[in-house]
Amino acid sequence: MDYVLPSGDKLSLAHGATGADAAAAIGAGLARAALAIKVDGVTYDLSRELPTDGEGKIEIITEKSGGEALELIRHDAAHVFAAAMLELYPGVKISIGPPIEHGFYYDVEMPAGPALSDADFPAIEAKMREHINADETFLREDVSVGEALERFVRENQDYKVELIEDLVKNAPADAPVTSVSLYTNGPFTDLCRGPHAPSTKRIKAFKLQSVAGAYWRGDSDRQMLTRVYGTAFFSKAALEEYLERLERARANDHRRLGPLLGMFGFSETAPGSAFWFPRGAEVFNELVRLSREMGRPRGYSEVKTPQLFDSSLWKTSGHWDKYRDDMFVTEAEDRQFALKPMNCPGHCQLYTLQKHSYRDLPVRYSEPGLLHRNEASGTLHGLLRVRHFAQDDGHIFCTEDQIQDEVAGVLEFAFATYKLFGLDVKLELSTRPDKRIGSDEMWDRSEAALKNALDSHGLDYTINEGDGAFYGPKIDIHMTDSLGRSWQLGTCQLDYNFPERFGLTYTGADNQDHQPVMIHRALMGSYERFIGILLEHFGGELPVWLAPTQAIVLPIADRHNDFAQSIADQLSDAGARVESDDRTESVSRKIRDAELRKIPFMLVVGDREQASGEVGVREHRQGDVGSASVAAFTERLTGLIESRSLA
RNA sequence: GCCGACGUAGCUCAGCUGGUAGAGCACUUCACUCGUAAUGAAGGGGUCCCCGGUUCGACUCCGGGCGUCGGCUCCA
Repeated sequence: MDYVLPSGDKLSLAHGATGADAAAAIGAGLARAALAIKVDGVTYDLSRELPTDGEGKIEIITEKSGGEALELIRHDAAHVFAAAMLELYPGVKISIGPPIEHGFYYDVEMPAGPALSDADFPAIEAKMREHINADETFLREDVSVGEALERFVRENQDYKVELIEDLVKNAPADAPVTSVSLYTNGPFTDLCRGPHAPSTKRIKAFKLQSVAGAYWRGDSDRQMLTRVYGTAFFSKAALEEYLERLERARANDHRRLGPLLGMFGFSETAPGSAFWFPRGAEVFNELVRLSREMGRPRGYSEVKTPQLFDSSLWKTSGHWDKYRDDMFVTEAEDRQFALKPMNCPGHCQLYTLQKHSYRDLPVRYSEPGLLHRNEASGTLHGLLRVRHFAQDDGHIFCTEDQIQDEVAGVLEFAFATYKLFGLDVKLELSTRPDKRIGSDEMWDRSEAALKNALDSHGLDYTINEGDGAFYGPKIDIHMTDSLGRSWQLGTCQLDYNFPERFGLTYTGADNQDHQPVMIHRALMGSYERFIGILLEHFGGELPVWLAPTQAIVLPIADRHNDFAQSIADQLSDAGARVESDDRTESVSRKIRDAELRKIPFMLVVGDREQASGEVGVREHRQGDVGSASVAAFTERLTGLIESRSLA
């Protein structure tokens, strides 16, 4: 049959030819470099017979193919890891070991005895190296389900047995699963879909990185397995570069930057809750101010609602049933109260305290409310996952006709906000979860409305099945931290449930009561998480308007301290966050300290400046940019602040 | 919450097979008064996370808590 190469050239191969034959037919060098072959977008082992039923577009995968090639050897490395584990820990049960974005993992159940720790890595790596040096061929064979089951039952590999049984059970009726593929390298055989590189020798550099627990099948009600993460590359240099990049990313960790910039800290006396120092609190408030300024012209009015509510409110909202584990509950005078984990029930209650006409709608409430959520201890993570936080929260009460416009308005508001920070975001539509309130019909309507809003704006999004809030579906807005972990920031949730449960009404033009629809929305999400993400995004070099200290005056000698202070005062009066470094230290020292604190502007003042009334301006990372009059510099600084410039 | 690791001065970290602690930076004082990334010297500072246990004696060993870190589950 004729195949087509990426160049467009044709390649004729005999029936039954393999990927290796194809590579050899193209060239001897390529045959040596080949790892796998892609036919019509599907990757095959080199040893497999090429399919003859498609268009026949083929591409040989080599080291140079990038991610796909790395995926192959990382998957190979996972097999080599499992092989090493079986030899070193007899009785270990292996489950799954896929390649992932930057490496691979393998989940195993350790035999009774001491737990696996990273101290065991050197021995495992040594054993893995033996398999790699032995240049073991990956041999694929297709066997019947019965034969495979018999094999894994005999080997006591329960997880493999379960995987095969599920494969059979979940197969569509018109394509029943009767056989599965096994891959063998050296003494080790694994149930695996493939594909793999030709042999273990293609793994040129690898490293085991960490151990963690992971639930079998991601289900917290099932067995906790031991997961080992590792990675593999085509060269030692590439591996080292990757490890160095990880190390550098740590420098942008907000948990390191926050204390360095004098913004916040943590204490064991309040796990999962940040303590904000003055400069950090100012940055925080700057963002609250932003939210207010942007919300006002968009029709939001700020409200204030209580922290602590009687349990009856949470019973009405459904939190008592669906969310209680995450709430801090307390008692007084034989009544049960709970701290609010969300603002919505309070806003609903607020809504009911007044009578509403259709003429008032939409009503848009905002509140940077303080929330408490009793998050599981193991999930806390710096500012990105805390127990005490404030959201840039808002709730819109509107008629059904207004939904499209309101959701569009929320999206516009969100993108206008992110633009200020130059953030790239990822949208997700999260649909009905198992644990929910409300009828399926309500959920159908809500999901359709959100999907419609996204589609009509031509926005890209992925669907996150089952991840909606218990009261409604949501559009979630995600960003990644310095290590590439994804965090949810903004959200826009459509809700028919709370209005019904709280009996919300408005009087229509027909003088009858009608039920409004509610939209829950947060754009930055929580201020805490948003600040954490911003710090990592900017590597601590926040835009001038957000920098905890925007300028620092550096007197050259002690006799310039008063002059320096007067400049700091002038800038401070103009609305900037300024300090004066009057320590008895050398200028070099003051500059070094200010640079390390990533302060955008350093103003050096000595005899010359004192005589001329100027300041010597030094910009963070740029160095000396020449002198300027105090007035000119003040104008420049306040300009940057007021315009919220990204520069 | 679950799995693993870790927890020594404000910070970053040493501390040998159990004999009650040490460095650098920071801080204080003194001298120097300095022109674009660390001036020098002296000094202060620690219930070695907490509670039990073993021991003549525990920072060190054992048990239980708490917290942090990396994951899992969950989530803004």
